[in-house]
Amino acid sequence: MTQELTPGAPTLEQVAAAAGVSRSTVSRVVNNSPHVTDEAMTAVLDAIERLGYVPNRAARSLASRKTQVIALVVPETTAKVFADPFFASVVQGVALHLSDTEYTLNMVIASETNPQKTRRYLLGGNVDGALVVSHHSGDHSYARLSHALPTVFGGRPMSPDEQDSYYVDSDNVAGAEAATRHLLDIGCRSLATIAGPQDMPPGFDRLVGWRSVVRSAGLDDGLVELGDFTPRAGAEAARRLLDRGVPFDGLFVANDQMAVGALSVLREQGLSVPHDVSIVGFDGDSFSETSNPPLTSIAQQATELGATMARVLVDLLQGRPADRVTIMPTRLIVRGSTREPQGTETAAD
Amino acid sequence: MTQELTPGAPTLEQVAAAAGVSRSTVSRVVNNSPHVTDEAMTAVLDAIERLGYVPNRAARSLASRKTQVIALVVPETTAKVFADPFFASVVQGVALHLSDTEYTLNMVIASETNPQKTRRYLLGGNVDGALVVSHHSGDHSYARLSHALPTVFGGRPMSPDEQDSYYVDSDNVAGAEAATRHLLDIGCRSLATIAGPQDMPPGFDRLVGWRSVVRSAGLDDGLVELGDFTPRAGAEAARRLLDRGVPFDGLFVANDQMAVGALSVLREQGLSVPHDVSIVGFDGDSFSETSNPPLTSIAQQATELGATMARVLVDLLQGRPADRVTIMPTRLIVRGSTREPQGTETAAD
DNA sequence: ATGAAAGCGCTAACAC
DNA sequence: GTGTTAGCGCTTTCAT
Repeated sequence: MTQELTPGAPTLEQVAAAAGVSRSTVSRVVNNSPHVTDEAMTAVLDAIERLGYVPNRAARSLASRKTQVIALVVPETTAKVFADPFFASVVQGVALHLSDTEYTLNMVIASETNPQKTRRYLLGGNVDGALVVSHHSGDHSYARLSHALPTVFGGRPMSPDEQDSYYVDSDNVAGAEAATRHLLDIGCRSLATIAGPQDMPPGFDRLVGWRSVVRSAGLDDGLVELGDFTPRAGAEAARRLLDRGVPFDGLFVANDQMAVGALSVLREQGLSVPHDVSIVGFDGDSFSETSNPPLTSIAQQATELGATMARVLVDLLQGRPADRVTIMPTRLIVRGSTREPQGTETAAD
Repeated sequence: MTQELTPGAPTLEQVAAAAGVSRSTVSRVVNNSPHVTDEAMTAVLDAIERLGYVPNRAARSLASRKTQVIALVVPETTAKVFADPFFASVVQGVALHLSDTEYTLNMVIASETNPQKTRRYLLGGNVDGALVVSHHSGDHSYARLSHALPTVFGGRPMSPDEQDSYYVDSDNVAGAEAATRHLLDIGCRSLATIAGPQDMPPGFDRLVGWRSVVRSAGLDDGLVELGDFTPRAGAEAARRLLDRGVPFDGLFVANDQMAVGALSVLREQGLSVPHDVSIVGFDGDSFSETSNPPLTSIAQQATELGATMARVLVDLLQGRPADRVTIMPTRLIVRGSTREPQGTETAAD
């Protein structure tokens, strides 16, 4: 009954006093322990409400040896391309999902010049788990992390020896196949592609998908140029493709940003899209929506991917079973950069 | 020299033992207290290095009554437009700046259906301060927050009674004026604008800037249509502008996303950009870079704005003097959507 | 089912 | 300059 003026936040002890129970009981109620009588529970809940009690995270964390914090690790180079809509959506998905849990989101920019700093921070007991998103890269330099800290990656690992980590990825191969099949379906007879860096899983997988369909169709799979996923790289790759002198009427580009760059080069060279060349991009982001013409694209469920990463990690942290690998489906969105199916021609051969 | 197998993280006490000093001394070293002899300091630093000691945040926070956590509050509706490159850059700036400080970034999605939840969290002693970014809106529903928690806003408040809060904003009026002057400079004689919502400071201020220059030039300032900053709204506004039947040769659009939408409508109606109509956007983001033609735009220093918000808050938290208001300059980036100056014509009048 | 007591790892007076 | 001593607010055995 200590009559105190408490300017700061009320403590568990004060709630206990107000409810006429011990601190232990209050703690039990706060932590949903089943071993509390309804009366005690009601009294405590009431006191909590009246006093506006909010548990002190630091104290709780110190005593329980859990932080209730999840780190979202963003490699610095990724941070520079933070404006990548796909990436932003993933972060959004993570944040939204976590806001429904007891976990707090701690965004960490991983300094590339001083990776130890990040490692120490993550391993220093500051967080309960980590989410690593490395944009388009397959950067699993934090792979070893997962042996010491529950970790879920966005995107599959590049090297097979990291296959034991948890990750969530889009079905890049299937997406690329769908894109390529669409080009075939609308009557394209000579296909080219602008692929991503081959040391990054999305770059690699999307090329695999394109190639697989092109070969199955008995077509030449040599019209390949690479780019680093930026609009500029897309433009340059398109120029190189054109310079080869081999005509093509269907182009699959590994992401929308490069597709936009390629689009402008094609037009600049007097080629009409989709009349002369049909283009399919990948991501289904704002770049594809606002380009002229709007891009037909393979949409990734970016927000859902982020939310799934968060869910998997939370499951892991709470001892629930979780899938090591989750593959998210993609879907084809047909817009103006691919022409209408040329039924007769296709039927003719 | 206590030979212990410590599976968990080493504690300050262990460092003290290893260095042959008291815990206080270790604490002083860790907290950069000047009252430590060089020898003691060296011994401690050495022990810390050897043991790989990392201070426990929870314990530190509990004892010091500081969390070293800064919340980045993102209203839910903003989260939906998370892919806005401007917004993403601001977040990036915040994160980058904070990674150089002792503060940790806690991203909070403010539920709009349950604002109390966020309030309680922020006021519950979980964070030392808050950064509120509400995208293009002037949403200072958290204004009252600043009386109880150090808070810095991104963007100026809409209502004058909130003028006592700390905020960082771009110079929207000056930016809009520069954009409009540029249109005049290249010889435009009839100006129109697609403005943003007038209940949002950026929407309001940019219209003010446009109007001020148009009037000074003795031109009609009636060609105004509003949009909500999305590409679609830009397209619709452009259509309404055209429907008025009043010809214009210069168009200022309050942001790049709307400008891209307007651009496509203009072309669709057979108007050539920049030959028939010159367009200037605002933001200088990826939308302006990858559109066709690329947009002349007023670039905001989004990353710097975010970094500045973080810096101001940290100053505030550390008792250093900080400016209540910081206005960031903008700059004109001339690209393909505005035509070359028509020197003779301009000189003629 | 509930309470008492012992810390979790650190900081912050206060002595020396 | 350095060590000693109390806690910070909570969880968690262990009794009862």
